[in-house]
Amino acid sequence: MKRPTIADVARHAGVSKGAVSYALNGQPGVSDATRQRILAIATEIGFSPSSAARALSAATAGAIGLALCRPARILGVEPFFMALISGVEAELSARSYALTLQVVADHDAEIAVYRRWWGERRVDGVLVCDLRTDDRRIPALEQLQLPAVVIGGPGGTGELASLWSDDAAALTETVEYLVALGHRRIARVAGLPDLRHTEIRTDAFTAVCQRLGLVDAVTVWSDYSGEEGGRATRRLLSSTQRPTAVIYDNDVMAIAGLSVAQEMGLGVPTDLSIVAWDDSPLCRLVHPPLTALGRDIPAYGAHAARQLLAVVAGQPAGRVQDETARLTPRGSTAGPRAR
Amino acid sequence: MKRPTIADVARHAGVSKGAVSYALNGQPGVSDATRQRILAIATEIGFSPSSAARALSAATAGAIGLALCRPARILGVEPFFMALISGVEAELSARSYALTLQVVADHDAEIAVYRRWWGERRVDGVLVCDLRTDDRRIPALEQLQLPAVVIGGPGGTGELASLWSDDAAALTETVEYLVALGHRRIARVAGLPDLRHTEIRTDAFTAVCQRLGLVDAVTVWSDYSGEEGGRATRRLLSSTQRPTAVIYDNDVMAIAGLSVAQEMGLGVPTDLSIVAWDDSPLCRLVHPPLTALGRDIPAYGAHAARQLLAVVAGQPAGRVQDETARLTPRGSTAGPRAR
DNA sequence: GACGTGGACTGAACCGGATAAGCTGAGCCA
DNA sequence: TGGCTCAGCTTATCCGGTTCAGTCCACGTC
Repeated sequence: MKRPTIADVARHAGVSKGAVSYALNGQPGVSDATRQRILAIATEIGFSPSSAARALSAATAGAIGLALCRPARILGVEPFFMALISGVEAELSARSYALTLQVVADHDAEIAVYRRWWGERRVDGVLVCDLRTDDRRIPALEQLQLPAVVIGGPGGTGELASLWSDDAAALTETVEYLVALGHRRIARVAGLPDLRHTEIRTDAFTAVCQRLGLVDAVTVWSDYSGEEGGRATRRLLSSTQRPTAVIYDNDVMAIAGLSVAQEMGLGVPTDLSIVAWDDSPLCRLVHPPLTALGRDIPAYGAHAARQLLAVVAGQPAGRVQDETARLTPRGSTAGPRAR
Repeated sequence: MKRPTIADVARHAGVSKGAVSYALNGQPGVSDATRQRILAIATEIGFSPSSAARALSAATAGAIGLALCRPARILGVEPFFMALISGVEAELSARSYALTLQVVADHDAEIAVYRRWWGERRVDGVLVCDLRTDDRRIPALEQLQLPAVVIGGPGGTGELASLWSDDAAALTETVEYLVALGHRRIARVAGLPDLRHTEIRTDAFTAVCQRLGLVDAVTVWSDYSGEEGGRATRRLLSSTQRPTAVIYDNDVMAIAGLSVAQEMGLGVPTDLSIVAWDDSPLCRLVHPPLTALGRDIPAYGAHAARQLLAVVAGQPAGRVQDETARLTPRGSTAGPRAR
């Protein structure tokens, strides 16, 4: 089956290639009658323009890139990325853009991928995830002048456009909620320490605990994996002054923490309250269901994609604030047992 | 920052575009000395060939496509796809191929995407997931003559290449294991009924239960989501002759089932044994850790990608059998309590 | 009736590579 | 010395779109 080209459409319609191009792209230069005729013929013979040819002449790839730099082990478990990708995709496919995905080992590899994509003109822009403190990808992208939207912040995004959510506010609200329930010894199992949003959450945690006079507040670091989350929980619960509530930086670690507590004979929420960040369906699967900080991740992805397309179209890079995560109380939080 | 083209390299090297092309692609036609000089200059000025131009003249896109047709809700939770994608990606990027991803609503939309990709020459081939019985995508792809590898089977893949795993054998082994532990009333919570592998597993389940004389064996259908898995479990455990062991078609439903059992006051594994299909880290997170049927999903994806690239290169479409899932016994299975 | 105007369309150049065909000079042999 | 071969290059064409500079013709105007 031969793929129809613009020349085939032109021949059928008895016009030149140029006329077909004008007609299909909604440009002036053809009469309405001719345009309709050309459009009808194009659909009839099943013509869709070669993305390569269009990319070559119009200097636009019709695709945006997403490089993920977490190891497969973690990538697979966390629902966050799949939810994000499905949102990105929904927005892109509505505008006939493709999504090019690449899994990379580290930031050096990721920068190399950006450089290659740029040279190959394979993508019109990129979405940057997992912003770190002093992120080397930012100056690299600025130098390439490759349109980009950083998912993360605020701060540390250089001159690039960014989309961020107020994690500090969400964390503060959570701590205040736990304190209102009567908790005084609150711990936090954080994600990778060099991620920007971990830093933001840590600062907010320190600040609100200080303000509320929670002297026993403690943050331990983990890597978002269940194993590490469980280990961290075991450490916390084995200490003499064990916390009565733990906030986890993702849902997977929270579920691991729940298992550890149950394994150690502690009741949830009677002996320990648990709050998960990232409210995925997983949080509702376990027993008790987890109180969680959630927001619409597919929408987040869609907004990021829309913003990136705007930047690609030449609009100035802005810093957009997305919705703040909301706390959904479920069965894993309650007041601490009087002791 | 201007992107270097092949003409820039040629100018720097003092040769023609053609010579540069020969040198970079390892073709004969240039001396070794000139080739080395051209290669050095190309790396020096950071040249990478425009994917569009290459696609246009070489009639190859340098990308393969993957359309996922599960709703975002399910897609996000199941670790399977992310693991698969990371494996596909590893294989593709090693050969400088890109992965183009698209999330679609249903098979009609998916076929439309294939048709568009084919017309746009955007991908050189596609990976097909979630094979159904009488899958309309198969004849559509055959008609387009778009290179494809179907992940699934055996059977129902038409003339297309396929990669499959012997689910029947894995299920049979699992049932035999449970029977050896002393179970006689075994239930199965299946995934979507029109998926080909669900059908294969169901047939195998029926066959082995008949062979072993398990008259109470029952299969209930679900949709892979935790909600449905939990609901199905609740139904099963509420029946007068409730099963002593349940096999779940994925890990998410198994975890939901575990929660339901615990919620209903049943001990796992004392009152109920649970086996999960798909052994993701989630299975080790919960308490007790789940006995699971697992295999190396990233490797599965990598094999599929390699096979697809072979088909794209013109090799005949084969039906390749991948490794069979292995049962990893953990804390969620034991002999039934004597009653 | 000459002239200007603008809508509708054509022809050709161009994007950046791959590649077939043509050219050139060195080396070899009769 | 002329003719032949062949490595090593250049030139030109093509892929399938977009776009710019024209061409042509109908129409209105003075």
